[in-house]
Amino acid sequence: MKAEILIVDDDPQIRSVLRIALGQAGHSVTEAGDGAEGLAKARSGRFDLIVLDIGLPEMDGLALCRALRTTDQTPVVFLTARQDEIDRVLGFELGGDDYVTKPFSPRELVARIGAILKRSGPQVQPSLARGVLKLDPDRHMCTVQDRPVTLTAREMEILAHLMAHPDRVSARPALTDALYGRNGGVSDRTLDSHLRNLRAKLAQAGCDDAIETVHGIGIRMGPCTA
Amino acid sequence: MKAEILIVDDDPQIRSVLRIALGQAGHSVTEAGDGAEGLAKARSGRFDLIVLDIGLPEMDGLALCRALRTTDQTPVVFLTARQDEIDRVLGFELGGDDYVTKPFSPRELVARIGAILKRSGPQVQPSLARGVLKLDPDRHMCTVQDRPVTLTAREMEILAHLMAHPDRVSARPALTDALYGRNGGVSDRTLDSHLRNLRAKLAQAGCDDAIETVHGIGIRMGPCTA
DNA sequence: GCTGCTCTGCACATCTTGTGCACAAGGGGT
DNA sequence: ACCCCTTGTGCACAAGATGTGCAGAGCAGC
Repeated sequence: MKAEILIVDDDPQIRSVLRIALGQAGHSVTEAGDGAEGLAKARSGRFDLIVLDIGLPEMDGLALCRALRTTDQTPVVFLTARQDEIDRVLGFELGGDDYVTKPFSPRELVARIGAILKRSGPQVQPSLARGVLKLDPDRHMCTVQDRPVTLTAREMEILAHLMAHPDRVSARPALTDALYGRNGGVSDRTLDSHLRNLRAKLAQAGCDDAIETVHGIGIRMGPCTA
Repeated sequence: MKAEILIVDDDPQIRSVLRIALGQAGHSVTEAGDGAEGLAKARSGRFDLIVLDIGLPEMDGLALCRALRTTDQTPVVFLTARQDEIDRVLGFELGGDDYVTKPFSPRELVARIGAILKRSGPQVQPSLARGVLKLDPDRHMCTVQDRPVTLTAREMEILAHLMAHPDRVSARPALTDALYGRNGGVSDRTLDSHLRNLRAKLAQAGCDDAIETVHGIGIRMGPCTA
């Protein structure tokens, strides 16, 4: 069971321990050092599981989870130094899938993560695909009908997010939040610009129905025919 | 999230604590006092989750789980007095879904069980359907005979509200209240306009009996034939 | 200097709401 | 029974509100 895992913790040492332990178990690991960065990466939607420290400065883990859950159901494992039962129960009620207190055994954490991944099912797809359109965020590659399309960083982020939620309409605020964090807002027109460029590139590659707009609601993936 | 839960533990006191805690959470509880009885009941296959003590006399919990896993994938939560990490990792590798050490907090255990049930349970989709008509507010999609019908935001709101109360006549004031808030009143004619557009779109898609009006009373769903 | 990101302002498209009127349904009077 | 009146409903059209697409220019990083 190989998975993409996001670690959100402000302590580099803990991140290091987790990266090594999870890496040895065959998982790919991405790190974030604070809540805003974590939320932005989490919202890209390409992770199979998120390890989340509750005791983050600024945006704490519970708040991050609450924000994430408005648009996403990625499994979350909470990590904390606190022993409080209240926090635990609260964590679960916010949609957490497990709760581990520091100090923890790396092997046990890996085992717990394995149990959750097993449960959350084989819906694990390392690279995203829909119709003639394929996208591999790790390799920074996008193809239409197996022919490469060069995308900029932002364009890829946007497309990855849309493809991670294929049959869901993403509201514009949710999309900008996903890209820039909840209050690192950019103008709506900016998103339009990127969408325009994206559509143009995909259309030139032969796919002109990849990105649909639902008036008054948001953006969603289309059928992606040739 | 209501579930059938089997508790296997030789300590009547622990069984009692669990029965009460899980019962208060809305679950149905069945008990078994030893491994043989537990395995027999577990194999009946009617449980959504099994709480399993590792320290059972005769057949211990790990052996029981191993035996069960040959035929069954019911989620298992291990319960134990031992602190050994080895046991924990072994428990997960045998297919356990969580591992809780005594003494444990009943509330936390209930929360953990809730988290597992949420993952393993049949993913209920909030999609509404009636006759040939289907509507999925999340995807913002509506189909008649599996062919898509494009609706505007308001139209979808109205249809969703009607389909949420299929066999009830919704009074016009109740409908406008639901859409605009109790005193954010709009004209009755406005609702008419939307209903008219809705009926037209659905009729063109082949369903001309979806929305019925009961003179002097209000609006209700029709049979939705083709 | 080049590339990509972001913002601004405007044009355009779509949706929402309101209006006036025609039509239908039911109730009470004759 | 009949007719007329009241009330409720359907419809076409128009104006207003909102959302979206687009081109161009400033800015920052490599």
